[in-house]
Amino acid sequence: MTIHEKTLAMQKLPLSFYLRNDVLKIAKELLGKILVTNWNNEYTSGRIVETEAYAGETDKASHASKGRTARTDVMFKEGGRAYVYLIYGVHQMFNIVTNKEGIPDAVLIRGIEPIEGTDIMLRRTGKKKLDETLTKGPGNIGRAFGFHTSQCGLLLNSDELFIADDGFKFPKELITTSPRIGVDYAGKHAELHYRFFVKGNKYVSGKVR
DNA sequence: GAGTAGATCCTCT
DNA sequence: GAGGATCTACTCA
Repeated sequence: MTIHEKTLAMQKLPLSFYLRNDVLKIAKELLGKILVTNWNNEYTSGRIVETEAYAGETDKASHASKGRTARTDVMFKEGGRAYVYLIYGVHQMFNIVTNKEGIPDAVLIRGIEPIEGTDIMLRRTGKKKLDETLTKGPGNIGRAFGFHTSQCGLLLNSDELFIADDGFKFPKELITTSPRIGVDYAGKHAELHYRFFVKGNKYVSGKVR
């Protein structure tokens, strides 16, 4: 069995996975899961090694703290959807909406270890060689996996976009938390340990704290 | 090796 | 009209 056949045979996470009300738990459980995009039959996959949780309207670091607007509307919808937005006019950021309708929880995917379709990722990013910068950091993931704001609102159980579980788990002692990156403006909320990552993994972004 | 500017556009005030 | 859940390249050392 090739790797490709294996990942095709993997279990998609059911939508019920995203509908639970504990976004921190979901963010942590996503570590080790496999993100798959399959736009126009260009199959790319990678293992998630870094996430950040954004918890509800009260979270000052979250876009949803400004209320339900045209942009944040999808965060308020039922979980299991993609929230893709443009930042700094340059980067497409991919988030997973969680929780039930009316509660704007989301998980930002910040670090991924590529598994399949690295040739496609290299073409999309314009990089020459395969190294950790390919899918390190949310902006790079957006490019490598071909995300675009037009994909905002897509359900995560389609054949174009889903997250799979192949049974792999990182050892518990390697799972670490830290404050979130790039949200210093959020005051007290910037100090919360809502970031989850795999210690020592080279696809984890940001500085070691 | 460290620090900083520029890219570039959508959303909300 | 300002600024952002970022990255890269370029400067200076």
